[in-house]
Amino acid sequence: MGHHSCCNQQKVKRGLWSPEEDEKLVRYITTHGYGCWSEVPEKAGLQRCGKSCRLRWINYLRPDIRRGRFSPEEEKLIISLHAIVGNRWAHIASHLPGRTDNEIKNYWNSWIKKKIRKAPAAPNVTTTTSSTTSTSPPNNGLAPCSGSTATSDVHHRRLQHPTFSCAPAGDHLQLDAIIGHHQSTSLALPVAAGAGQEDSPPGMSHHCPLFMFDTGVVSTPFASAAAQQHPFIASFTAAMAEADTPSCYHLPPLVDGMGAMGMCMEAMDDHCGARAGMGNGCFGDEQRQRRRPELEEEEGEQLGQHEQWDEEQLLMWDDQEVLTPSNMEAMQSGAHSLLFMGPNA
DNA sequence: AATGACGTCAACCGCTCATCA
DNA sequence: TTGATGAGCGGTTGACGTCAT
Repeated sequence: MGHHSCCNQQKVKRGLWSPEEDEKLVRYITTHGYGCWSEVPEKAGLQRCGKSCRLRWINYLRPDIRRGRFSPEEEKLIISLHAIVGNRWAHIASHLPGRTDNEIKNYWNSWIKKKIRKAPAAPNVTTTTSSTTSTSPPNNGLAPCSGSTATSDVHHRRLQHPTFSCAPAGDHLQLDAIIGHHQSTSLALPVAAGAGQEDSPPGMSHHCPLFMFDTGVVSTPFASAAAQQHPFIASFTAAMAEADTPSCYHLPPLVDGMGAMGMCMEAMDDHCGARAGMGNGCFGDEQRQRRRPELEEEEGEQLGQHEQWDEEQLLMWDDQEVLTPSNMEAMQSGAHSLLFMGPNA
């Protein structure tokens, strides 16, 4: 096991950090900032490599870090986001202010262990995504599962979906693809028969969240196409169309630089080989244009204002839930985005 | 009380990406 | 264009605490 180039120096200490080391690092960074991490240890008087300093600061010493157990809302969010973006812990962490990717990763891994232990005789759950044995719950085939060694292709590691193609898609394709995939593959979580609802992730049914979309885009052709294929979306879009609902972009983007529809976009994006951009025609520019700058600023403020995301901002659905006047009203208020939990077959 | 199984979490490792000369 | 370097990310490991036997 070799060390990093930054750790090749002699006398580089490893292992747990002492309180004295923590103090040195905190003192240095609070007065000088970190700038170049490779220079931090020397300037701070630490016998550590820069990488180790960075990790210690980010995962433990940062002043805005939140410690302690995850709240149920945070758990829900982690699970939902994981179903959408896969093992992109840093990305998930960016939606949970004060939480680190490491913390979320650890939480997830222990949660997975529990699930596996609880369901030793789980039915054979396969998707067409990967032939590798998976220890993660199926993410609707949208993201590869952990447990295997790192692949060389980071793009495919991020989101793999057999149904998404590189074809220059119209607005329909992305959701068509998801729905098509949903209809053709098993989405059941690997819980043992008769294990009961309590084995589902908090706040979820036995089916993973399928997609997330913004309540302001229901009138797009894409949504219309989706509505033809799914009764829930049909009722939802119809109701929203009647309500003349304003756009709302109050959730942080699920995918960098994108609105709440981003999951679909990124999947397309990955397969189109164009990273973090929609300019390739995979998805219409319409939604992007609707994303007004002032609303983006508002998002930023919200992230700062809220210690955690709560259900006042994130509406979660599953198709056993009906569209009631109250949740309809919540969406019409423009302060929500909708996370649709995949249909229970 | 001793011991082993298990859970948690901090830290490390190897890799990729971005940047710059 | 290419190679070097640093930053960042995800996977994995190992130490330590807790609990059950």
